[in-house]
Amino acid sequence: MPELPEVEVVRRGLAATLVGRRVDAVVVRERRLRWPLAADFATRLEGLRIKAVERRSKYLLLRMDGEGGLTLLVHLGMTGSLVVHPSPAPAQRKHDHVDLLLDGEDGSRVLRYHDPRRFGSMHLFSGEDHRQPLLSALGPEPLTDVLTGDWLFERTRRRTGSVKQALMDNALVVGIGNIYANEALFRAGIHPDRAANRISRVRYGRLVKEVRAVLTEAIAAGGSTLRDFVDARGHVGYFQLDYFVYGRAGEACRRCGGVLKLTRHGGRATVYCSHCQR
DNA sequence: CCGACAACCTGTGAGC
DNA sequence: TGCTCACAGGTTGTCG
Repeated sequence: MPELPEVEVVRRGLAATLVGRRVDAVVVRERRLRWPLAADFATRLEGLRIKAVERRSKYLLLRMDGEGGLTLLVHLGMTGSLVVHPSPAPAQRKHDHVDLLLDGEDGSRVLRYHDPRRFGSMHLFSGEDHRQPLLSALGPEPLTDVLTGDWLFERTRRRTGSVKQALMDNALVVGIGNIYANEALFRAGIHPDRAANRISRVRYGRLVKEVRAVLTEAIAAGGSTLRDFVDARGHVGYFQLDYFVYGRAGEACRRCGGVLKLTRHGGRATVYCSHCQR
């Protein structure tokens, strides 16, 4: 479950309950994730204490204590979830691939990784983040000051592809998946097919503003909406946000009443209003 | 360098 | 009820 707001909601839940706990044991039931789980995955983690839970793009980073400065890097893919259960954990379901058994003064816990499609991943690494191959090529975070309209404008001067594809390119800016790309473009009044190098500096400023707004609102709503989104306490997602376009092809535009259109960009569904978006 | 597309998997919902 | 098919949040790798 995927987009940045969902991952941020999970991060907050995990940080509140996991920091300070020690990994007593690791149970691996299925190593075949997006990349096979390393052979020494369990033994490297056991005995370490969780120092912090951070996020970079849609990756969660569990910082571990100890001289190695180990980090557990987790990506939830499309259908992954990380849920903290009381110990002993409830009966296993299909696709419960990894358990971290954690101690704690208020009782032990089980951090369980569940992922039907196995598009998610778990890696252990030490050293600086930018030396980790999965993190090294990532663009700036959309909710920091690094991302500005100027930043996007200057880096898209030679991009003839669509602005929607550019928005979803993690080397340009991270964390904007299909849902929020659709929404931000609508709110900024920009047609998703428009070439990235044919958008003015001013309009990129507007786009960045709307990207921030839609992501912030989704975080505040508790991680939006995805059908199978589950937060760190196992609460299921709710459909709290009303989308302007995502999932509404063929329905009426909330702004002008026209019929929303459906196309594809890179195999992903794009919904837009040809009247409100130019 | 850029962009389109397939691939990685399973589950779900629509349609017949 | 049961079958088949299209599609779903992300990311990587390949090919033109």
